[in-house]
Amino acid sequence: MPKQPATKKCDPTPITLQHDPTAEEFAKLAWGLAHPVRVKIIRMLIGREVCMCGDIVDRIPLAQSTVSQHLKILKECGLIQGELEGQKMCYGIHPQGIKQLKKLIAGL
Amino acid sequence: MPKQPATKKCDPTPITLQHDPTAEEFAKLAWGLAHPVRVKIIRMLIGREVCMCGDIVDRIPLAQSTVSQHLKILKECGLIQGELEGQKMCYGIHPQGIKQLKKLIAGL
DNA sequence: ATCGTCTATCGTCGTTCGACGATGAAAGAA
DNA sequence: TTCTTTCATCGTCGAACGACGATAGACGAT
Repeated sequence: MPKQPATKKCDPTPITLQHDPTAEEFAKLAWGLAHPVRVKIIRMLIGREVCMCGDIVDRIPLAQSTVSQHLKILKECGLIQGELEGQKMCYGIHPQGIKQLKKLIAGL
Repeated sequence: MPKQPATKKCDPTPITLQHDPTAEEFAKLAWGLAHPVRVKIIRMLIGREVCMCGDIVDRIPLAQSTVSQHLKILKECGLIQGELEGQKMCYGIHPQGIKQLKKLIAGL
């Protein structure tokens, strides 16, 4: 997640809101897709190609720990969700997050 | 721009394309909006609130060099374009970039 | 109880981001 | 010419990213 703007500079009450929750949320969601691997993961999940974490790891030529990290980021962004399916982790799209992202982009 | 996945690991021909130009492009565009300040700038430009670089700088409580850097990133992502208007820089949306981003997001 | 599988997390390392001040280049004004 | 304005770029610095291997925890199978 990109850290917030850090308004250190003395801000002379600029015209725009300096704490724009919409911009923050927007950036957070966009951040989830700001890496090719995460784009691939999202598309996999949307296509329902896969679900189990292992399947994702198998299809991405990166270390398991790295993939797990990307999954964590996607979860934090609210784009995916995961639940324990037996002993394996089953990931899927977080519909609200995707919907919100589409809404924000479409509203540009 | 997030650097590409760096497929160092010996990739045993995974199922997914390891060089997915669409994912790269998608990530590049999303990266432009992965920071609250850049979201604000884009929205300013779309709303035609401003155009001149100075106007943008005035509305963002950050140093001029920092704003200029964000503008550079947005230009590199293909989301905005800038042309010299007299002695001032006039920024505006890059319609194709925005269109492409909307298309990719909508196609999720 | 022991082994193997499946994930998440930790620690590390190099690179990039994001912020700043300072400087530089270009063009109009004095 | 000499300021002043406007914007981009440079150099720096701390923090976060992105990658990895190693490890730990949970569970089923043997």
